[in-house]
Amino acid sequence: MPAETWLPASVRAVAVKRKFKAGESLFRLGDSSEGFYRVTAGRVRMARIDRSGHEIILYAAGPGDTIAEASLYSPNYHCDAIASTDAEVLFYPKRSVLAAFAKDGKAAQSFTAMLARQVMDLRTRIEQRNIRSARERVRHFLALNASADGRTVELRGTVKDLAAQLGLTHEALYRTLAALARSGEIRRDGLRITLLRRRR
Amino acid sequence: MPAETWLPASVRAVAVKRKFKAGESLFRLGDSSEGFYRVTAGRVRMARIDRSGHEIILYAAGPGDTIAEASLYSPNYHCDAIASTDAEVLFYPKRSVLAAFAKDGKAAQSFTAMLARQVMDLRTRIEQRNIRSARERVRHFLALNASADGRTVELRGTVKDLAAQLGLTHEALYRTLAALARSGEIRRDGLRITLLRRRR
DNA sequence: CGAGTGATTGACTTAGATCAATGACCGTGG
DNA sequence: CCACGGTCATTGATCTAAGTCAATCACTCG
Repeated sequence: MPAETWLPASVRAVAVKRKFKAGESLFRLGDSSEGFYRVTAGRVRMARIDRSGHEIILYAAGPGDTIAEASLYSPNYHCDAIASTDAEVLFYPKRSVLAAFAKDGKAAQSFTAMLARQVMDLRTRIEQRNIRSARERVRHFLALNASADGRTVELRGTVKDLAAQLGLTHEALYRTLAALARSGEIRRDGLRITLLRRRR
Repeated sequence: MPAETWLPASVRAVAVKRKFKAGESLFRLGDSSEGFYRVTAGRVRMARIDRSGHEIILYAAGPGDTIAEASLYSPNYHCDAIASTDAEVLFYPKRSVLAAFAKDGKAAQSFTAMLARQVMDLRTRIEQRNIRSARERVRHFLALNASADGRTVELRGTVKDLAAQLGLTHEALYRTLAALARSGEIRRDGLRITLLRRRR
């Protein structure tokens, strides 16, 4: 969930703002890759069309998400990127980015470090999804996102967003949270959750 | 699912083989980071202990998986790595790896590229998990893993492995596969699945 | 002042998890 | 060569947690 800190300044400097209307494509499978993007508003989906003409979604990106980083090292895009809603993105031209990397080893390194951290993060997201029980899933999330003292979790974004991240319906999440509160395991004050004792 | 092609030769050259018995730790949270690992046999879990003493798993790695890549850019490890079974790993000393990167720009670049690809892959894995229906999930997988001609999928590993990857119980997967076959959507010959017509 | 969205809770249904059992294969140790 | 233990493949029966549908209330934004 990191943010602007991701991209080194020298790379951020070369960004170009672009806008797309819902349905427009940022690029298509096979297009020669011009660079990667960062979504600043709206939604962009990465997808491919299978043999029977059905679209299969590879990734649905929202504000803050970066897409097509791998295109930096590939001559063309490997899927379509289509604005699902009106969207605004920052475009990072491959040329300039690679030049920045070549010029500034630190920049390249911090880009790599960012990717490594992201891999970690994604892996634990998947690990989280391996937990079947909604309650345990929420516990996993809370334990992982507890502040330094391990007693509170500050939710960023809406509860619905969190539900999506956890792979639960928002109703299920509300209920689970309510149940945890009822059983005295947590206390909720809006977006701040306080962890109390733990079961067993 | 990539493999040996991941690591550039100059990096692979500095690997050291190590063995751990079930329960032993490769490193602990806070240890100064010496490098990253690649599991060649057995299972290694990355975990943290929460305030109530419960272990929370960040990632369960198996043969072929790489762990702690991010440690290359951090002075110490951010979680524990513990062998869940007797395990064999390749250890890539940070020093040597970074030296190899400095010496050989191509190596650094291909490491970065590998991470970028992995990020992509993990994202679509999560996207897959966002699909609730087992049947649709399997369809998503099949569509994504169809060979060039889009007609066949060759499973690597056991069906159970696939079930784990898809976040389904193996029973559920067997049933779903059987149902798809029954409805004429696919044909199964052991590990080879042939896609036939598509519904709707 | 509606319209649109988040937060929340209730009622109902079902897909998938669980528990179980069976047969086919190994590998291996005697 | 064979019996035994272990794992995968597969299918049946059952049960429940979580999804789905629905309604309410509180806000916020032009």
